[in-house]
Amino acid sequence: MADILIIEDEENISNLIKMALTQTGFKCECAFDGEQGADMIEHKKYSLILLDIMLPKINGFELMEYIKNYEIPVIFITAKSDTIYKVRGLKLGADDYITKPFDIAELQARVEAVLRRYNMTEPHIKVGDIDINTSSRIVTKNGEIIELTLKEYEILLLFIKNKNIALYREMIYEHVWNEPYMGDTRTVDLHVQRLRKKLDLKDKIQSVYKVGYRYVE
Amino acid sequence: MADILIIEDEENISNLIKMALTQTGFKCECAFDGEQGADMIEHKKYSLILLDIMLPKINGFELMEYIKNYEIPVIFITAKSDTIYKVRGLKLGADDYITKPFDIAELQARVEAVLRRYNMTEPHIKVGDIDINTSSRIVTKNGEIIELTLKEYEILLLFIKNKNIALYREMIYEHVWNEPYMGDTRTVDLHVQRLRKKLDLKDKIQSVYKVGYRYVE
DNA sequence: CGGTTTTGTATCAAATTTGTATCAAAGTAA
DNA sequence: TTACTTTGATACAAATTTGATACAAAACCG
Repeated sequence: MADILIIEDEENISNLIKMALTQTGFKCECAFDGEQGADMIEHKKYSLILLDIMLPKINGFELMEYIKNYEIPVIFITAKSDTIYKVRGLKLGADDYITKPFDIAELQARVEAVLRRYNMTEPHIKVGDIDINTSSRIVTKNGEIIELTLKEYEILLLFIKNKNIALYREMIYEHVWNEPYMGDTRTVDLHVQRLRKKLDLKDKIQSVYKVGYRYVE
Repeated sequence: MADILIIEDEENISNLIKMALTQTGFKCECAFDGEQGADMIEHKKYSLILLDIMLPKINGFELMEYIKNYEIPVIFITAKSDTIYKVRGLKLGADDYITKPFDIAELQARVEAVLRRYNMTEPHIKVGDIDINTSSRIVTKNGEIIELTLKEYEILLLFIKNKNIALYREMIYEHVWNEPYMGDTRTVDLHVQRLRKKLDLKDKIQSVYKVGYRYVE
């Protein structure tokens, strides 16, 4: 089950949240100031962070900037019902916010919603500016959809799963075509060329003389 | 969709609520004092009532006693953030309360939460301008009923439950027909075509070459 | 039963993908 | 450098896949 980090200085609120979420089946840990929070994030991979804005040492917004590097979903906790704070939090990349005093059921619901949203996000593979959504089979480059044929798509996937490894033509062929390689065909080359062209990968897909190809970086 | 009755004497607040909820897809009607509210409740079955406490003629608490007989969920609206009022309201059988000034998104969320709790929300699935009522199996597009055959309906449901996922023909067939896919049939294609035509989904149902189909957005 | 609706096959046209051929360019080894 | 091999680029033809339509079989319904 998901591990949740609660960063909140008011201990009674912190405990309340912990109780509510533990009851729902989440594992919770608490930090009581921004510094401690940052420390804990560094040492353990959490599924979600509940982050108070008014915190000692490092405040929630500052900590948010730091958390962004970890790609962990965040729900802001704020005593201010002031919309400006909410907007600012959401702009910073928070996934939701909740204002004190809050409804326990609501908190539970929001935590679950955010986690669902995150797990639901289709398995994305990101490499540089290329993004492969393996469930929709949509490939984008800088957000723009690039139409790939079946073979191209599968070759791309093979490359990206084997970054920085020189792949033999034989290997590529047998993996993508699912049939033995009878040697001496230019088929693989052609598809690799098309892939390079469509995704502008002249540099990243290197040809390895007499061997095959290699996707670098 | 759910009918909501807003009983609130301040017309600008009333309108704000109405706008917010209409936008979310609810039908709203307004009463401006307790007497009018009671009258409307008597003449129509509402799914939910938003009830202000401070009302002319009959106040919210008194009206609450009356509403109890109708088993309609109630959310209190109160200017007083005073806990005593909240407790009193909830004890009377309100399902939730919200204090003025409130956040529109919060109001929408609470209304939906309460309706969900009461299972008042009919099993609707909405996607774009298409609305599927899974209990009546009625499909509408922009409010207009579209007659779908069984297979079409089930394929549509499959698509909509798997938005943005490329579905293999095999998968579609086995899910809808409940029997193994022996390959090499155009059956699925044909039904998908018919679905596209009836619901004008040429763009949204995309064919994934050599794979199957994908419903986008 | 008879008529209607739904469902599936067949057929053909259009679109897309895939693979071969060809030639130019680049790489390798002696 | 030279001779040779390998790869890049392009064009084009073959093969495959999908869209569209018509029509027959099957199911449905009074």
